[in-house]
Amino acid sequence: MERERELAVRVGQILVEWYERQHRDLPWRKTRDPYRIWVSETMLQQTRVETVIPYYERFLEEFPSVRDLAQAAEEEVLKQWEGLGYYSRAQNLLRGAQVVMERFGGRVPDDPEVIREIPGVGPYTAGAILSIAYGRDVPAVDGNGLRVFARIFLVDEPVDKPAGRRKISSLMQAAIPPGHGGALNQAVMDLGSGVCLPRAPRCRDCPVLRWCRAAEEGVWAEYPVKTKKKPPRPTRVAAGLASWQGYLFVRRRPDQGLLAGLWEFPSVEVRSGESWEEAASRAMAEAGLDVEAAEPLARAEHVFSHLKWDFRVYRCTARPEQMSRDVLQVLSVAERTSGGVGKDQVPWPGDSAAAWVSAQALGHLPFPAVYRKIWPLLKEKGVW
DNA sequence: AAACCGGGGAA
DNA sequence: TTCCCAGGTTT
Repeated sequence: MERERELAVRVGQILVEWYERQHRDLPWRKTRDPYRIWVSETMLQQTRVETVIPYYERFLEEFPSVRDLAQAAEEEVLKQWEGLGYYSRAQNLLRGAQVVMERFGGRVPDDPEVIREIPGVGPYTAGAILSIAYGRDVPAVDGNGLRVFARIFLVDEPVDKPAGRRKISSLMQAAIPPGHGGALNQAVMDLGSGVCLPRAPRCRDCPVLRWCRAAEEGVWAEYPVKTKKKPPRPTRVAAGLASWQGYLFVRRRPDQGLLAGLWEFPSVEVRSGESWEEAASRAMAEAGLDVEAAEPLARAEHVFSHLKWDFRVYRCTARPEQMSRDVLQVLSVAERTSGGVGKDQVPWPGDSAAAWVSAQALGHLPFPAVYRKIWPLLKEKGVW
């Protein structure tokens, strides 16, 4: 145990020297602004560096400070986030900015206990902000840290359980050279994403190869130990697409749950015994439009972390006697929305909003990737 | 403890 | 195809 701590200290020294000698030049490493570090760390949750960079640049151009973000409409924030996934991160970031303005006077807290009160800031993000922006010697344990330290120290506890995570966190804490928490954490990130790779680690380039027990014993492929995860559940999702004089009928998804707050063509999960057309019609009815699904327009598969969508869109046609009444009723709602269409601008019964929008306006709304994926198919069919 | 929550890049 | 990534929240 004591031997292990000494090893951690040595590894920490080497990693910090390695980091300071040749670290990656990333946009969020040009600043120590806690807000910018916070934004970057939130975007980087479950998301690769290369994917995040353009989003990070655009987001900070749009919302340069905590105050700017706190005053933004959720619709704008979600639009900036479109395509990044895990949209609750965007909602939490917005709420977090408001919390920082209202409760902390606009300054991101530098206290480990207090900073965790910000929505969306968990153990990892707290450690990252505190160490990188405020120079505090606390570990930030991410997927890279779990892998790197599990291999160096041959940690046999599953790293996706509390015991294993505590073990890694303790080792990383011990590895921090006093005053260099930020450098150590970022060194581990660089090592994990560029050298100590999950499937094909480049051990010849590793600065701590000498001290790595997994490399020494040739068992790096067995680490980190993880418990089994369930495969995504197959799900049938039917959507209805109604168009009228160049306008398309769209609905805003509820604030909670899957794809929260994003817009869509009304959709529902197909029930057992129900046909695709019946489900698409039901989706439209629940969105407030009494139309019948007719012709199949497009199909796509889309895999989420826990769901596998078989996704089909149907053209919907109103019965003549229904059309004028329903369309006019709904259109009257849309007409009250001048310019932007958002939850706040579109009064609608129930949890979610619905509206007729032009193809042009539709481009300004945040849409899930699976819907954007089928747009070309819809265009071919002459939907608009 | 387990489930929920996206999307894409790499092998 | 398969894996899994700079995780956090809810149940």
